[in-house]
Amino acid sequence: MNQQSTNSRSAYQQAYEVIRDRILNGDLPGGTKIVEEKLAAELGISRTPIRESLRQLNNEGLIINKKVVQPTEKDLRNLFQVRILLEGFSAKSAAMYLPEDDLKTLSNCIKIGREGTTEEIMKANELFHEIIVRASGNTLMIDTIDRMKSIIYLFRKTVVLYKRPHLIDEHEEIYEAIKLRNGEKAKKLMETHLQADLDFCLHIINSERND
Amino acid sequence: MNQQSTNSRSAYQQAYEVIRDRILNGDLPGGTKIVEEKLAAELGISRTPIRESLRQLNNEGLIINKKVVQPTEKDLRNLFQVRILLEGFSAKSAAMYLPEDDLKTLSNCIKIGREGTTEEIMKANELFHEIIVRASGNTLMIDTIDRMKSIIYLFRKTVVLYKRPHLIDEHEEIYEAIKLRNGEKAKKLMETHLQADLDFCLHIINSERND
DNA sequence: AATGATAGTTTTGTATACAATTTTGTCACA
DNA sequence: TGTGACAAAATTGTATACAAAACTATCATT
Repeated sequence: MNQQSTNSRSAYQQAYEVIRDRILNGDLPGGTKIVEEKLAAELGISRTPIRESLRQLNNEGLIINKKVVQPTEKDLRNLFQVRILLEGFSAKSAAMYLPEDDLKTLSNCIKIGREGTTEEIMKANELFHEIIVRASGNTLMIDTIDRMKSIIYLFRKTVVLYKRPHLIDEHEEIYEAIKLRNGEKAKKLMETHLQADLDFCLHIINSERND
Repeated sequence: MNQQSTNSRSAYQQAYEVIRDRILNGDLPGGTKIVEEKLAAELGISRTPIRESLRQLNNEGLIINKKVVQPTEKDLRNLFQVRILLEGFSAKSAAMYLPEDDLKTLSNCIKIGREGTTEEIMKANELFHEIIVRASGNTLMIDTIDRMKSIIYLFRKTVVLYKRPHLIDEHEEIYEAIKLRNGEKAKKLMETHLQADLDFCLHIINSERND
């Protein structure tokens, strides 16, 4: 159908994207043994590009020991701990440096969060965080958080984070603090916001466990 | 000579280690074009394992666009910014949780820092930070810092950080704060310590620039 | 001298073959 | 029933060949 999606990019890149998506959407669930030849046959390419894509996925932590990763509760805590540090700092930076345009966009994200469809809300919430992280002006920080997104996504699939009560209210508070250029407050609010996200995640996971 | 170093590990792993070391010790200086076949010939193996090792080095940021990375001053600042956040947190954790044995080891690092040979001092200083980072109990944090070490090393080569005045005194202050279980103080001291490291690095780099 | 077309060269991407290793299954024996 | 030895099968690691692409150099034309 779409030439772009099957032909133009290199086989390695295609393989990387397909396998990554399969892991993220649960098509390849956690713990699944990864077999090069099997994937090669499925994607209709040879093992060589498959191997390279697997090495990449290894580096990003989506594959460990030839198995699809199965992040634990501890992993989730660790991840949010790092996020709290990096995004807390970013929120402070945003209060100091975020240009007016981006403020507008933040405000719009909140609006969509209140009025949009499920799909739109998820996108807007992600964008909200992304804008703030970019305000850090630190590419290493941006990349580090990017790298963690896959694992977060893996949890979010089951948790449906966008439905958490007060989530948008908290975004709005953060936005207000940034708008008032109150860095310390923005940082604190971001920290509690992420902590609440984590607690919500953990709560859902643990209640699911007793089914 | 040493069978272990040439035979037992896989060709891919050998290649990874050799190329990585060559970059770190300046044998492959920043900006060098990386050519697969050339490396394969030099290491006496085929291109296949070379390619995989290069993908790995790409992921770690030591190779960018088939060239050896040449980190900028901005990169250095970014890196230390992240370190300050993560190691500051780690120092606080260490004050809360570090067991007595590790405290002893920290103290010993300081002793070596005062009395050891250059080589020993460098090792001891690295160990000092490593013990504290491990005290975070957060494997993601540990890995993230690990990943940054190569680039730091790349700078340290020219900067000879171990000779910075007060470095060991600052370590000692941090150690004392941890020993007294004063988390906030340990965190603050670690932050200023790393900031001083960064400033020293930048100073050296900029004075070298005017040669 | 500047441009740009084109042949030649280098380098990368992919497929394939085979060797080495790991895993799996089977069966004899205690 | 359990265990461990071994063969068979599956999987991974590495080398090699060739095709595709990116890069260089040369030279004709303006």
